[in-house]
Amino acid sequence: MFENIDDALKLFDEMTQRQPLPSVVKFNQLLQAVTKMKHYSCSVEIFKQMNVIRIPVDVYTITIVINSCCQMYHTREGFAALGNGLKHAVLPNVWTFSTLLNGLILEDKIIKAERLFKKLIKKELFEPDTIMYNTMIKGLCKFGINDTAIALLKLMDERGCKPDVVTYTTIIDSLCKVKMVDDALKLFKEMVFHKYIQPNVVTYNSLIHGLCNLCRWDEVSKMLQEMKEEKISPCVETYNILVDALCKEGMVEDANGVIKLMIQRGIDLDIVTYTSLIDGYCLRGEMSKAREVFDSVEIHGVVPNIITYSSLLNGYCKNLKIEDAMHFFHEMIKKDMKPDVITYTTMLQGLFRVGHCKDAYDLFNEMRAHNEIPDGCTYTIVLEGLCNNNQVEEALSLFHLMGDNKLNLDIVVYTILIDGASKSGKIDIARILFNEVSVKGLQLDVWTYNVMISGFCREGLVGEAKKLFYTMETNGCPPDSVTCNAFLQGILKNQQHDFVEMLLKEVEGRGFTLDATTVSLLLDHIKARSLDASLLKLIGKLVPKEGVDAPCFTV
DNA sequence: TTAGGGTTAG
Repeated sequence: MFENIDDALKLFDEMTQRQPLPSVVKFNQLLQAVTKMKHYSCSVEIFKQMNVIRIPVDVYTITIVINSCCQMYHTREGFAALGNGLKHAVLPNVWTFSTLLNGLILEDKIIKAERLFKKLIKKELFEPDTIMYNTMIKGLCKFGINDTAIALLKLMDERGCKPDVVTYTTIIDSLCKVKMVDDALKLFKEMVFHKYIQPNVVTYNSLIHGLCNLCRWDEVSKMLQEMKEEKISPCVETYNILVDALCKEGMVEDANGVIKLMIQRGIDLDIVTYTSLIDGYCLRGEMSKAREVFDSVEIHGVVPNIITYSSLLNGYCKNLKIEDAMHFFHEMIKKDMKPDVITYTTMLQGLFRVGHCKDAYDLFNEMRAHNEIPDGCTYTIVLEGLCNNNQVEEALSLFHLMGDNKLNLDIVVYTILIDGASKSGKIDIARILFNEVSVKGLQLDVWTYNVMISGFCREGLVGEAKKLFYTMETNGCPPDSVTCNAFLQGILKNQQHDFVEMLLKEVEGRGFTLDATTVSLLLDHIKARSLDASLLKLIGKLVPKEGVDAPCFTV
């Protein structure tokens, strides 16, 4: 409708001068056009101006403005607009409240959304329609409350409000995101065969994404075939899901094959396509290829965003090219992109990896100065970075400085500190932290045990390690392959050969395998005759066999 | 003659 926002504002000015004034519909159309251009604050300004010069508004006007407020995460202002409408005798309807409900959900105010939804049902002002139910279901799904979402799906059906493809797709997608793809497929079948609702490309995208995440490639192929039979064309999102899945599996050539298909079929690559590809090359350590793609993005008329930059930074950091990472970090700032928590965390990890602790710590402070609040991941990386760079004391003091917040109650954080303390010879501190875990009401996990057992073995405290090993099962945390390998290595290094055979049988009984380090250590001890050669037969059985399932599908 | 909901990348 408009080339740019100025044209819209010019038209608004002109409309306000006309005698007689254009109808409210004309103003609503203008307001909606501005909103569709995502100039939400402009839309709100126009509405305020309309009020000042007393241009009449109706429920459409109010709903459009509420939507603008909600899209800016200012739902409170949306409610104010609702009040403003009431003052002018504009009665809200199911559209108005769906919009407000959506706003609350955008801001993660699920309790408030639920309360509003229940109030609306109770007051019986109007019966919620499919879209209002869908909005509420989306909110529940966003918080992983899938059971209630499914219950609401059943309820709406009972109350005579027909669910549609969006209702089902919302829940299917949510189930796929928590890897419950089989439940999602069940719901998909219910939708198609019992409710006779046709799936669309979005439904397929959600399922394909879920299947890709579980590496269920055969079923991905089947879904793509099914789409073809149903004459549902894959869209850019469908291709992007495949490109990303292939890149994450390291199959960048195949991802490029999909991209070639996209171009053949006239599908425009977008920034998501390029970002996945960059990430794929980074993952394989092919940084010059990643860089090549990055440089080509703008040539193709696509603008890199903060995620694209973060992917590239992550690639440079993981491949220990911190200078390059720094260069692009500064470049993105120069281009007026504000690094977010993930960007900072990526850089911090890179700096710690190459041992630039001071730079890392400065950046950590810089991030807080820019009001980017470190999350659990950031703290984990900083603590781990300090521990790995022989600064366990600093890590411990930061940990205590964090106080008794959620992070201090994170088993991952504890495990890092226990590992750090024991690796720097502070086994007593490690032991104290280990005991603190249960006191704080946290559940010890297998990784924590593994770290502590390795720590004890490193200090020659095989007795303590053994005691811990045998309490794992009863504490509801049975040893895994890593525990057994770590413990075996500890036993061998401490020349406690009597346990070796028993432990190998344990490995066999639990269906685990030996890792390369353990095998070579075992062989060394057999060569040195400190272990009996008769163990070789058992060891041979415990060496892992190769076998991979690679994706292969035709789009 | 105008308003609300579901899918992809760090």
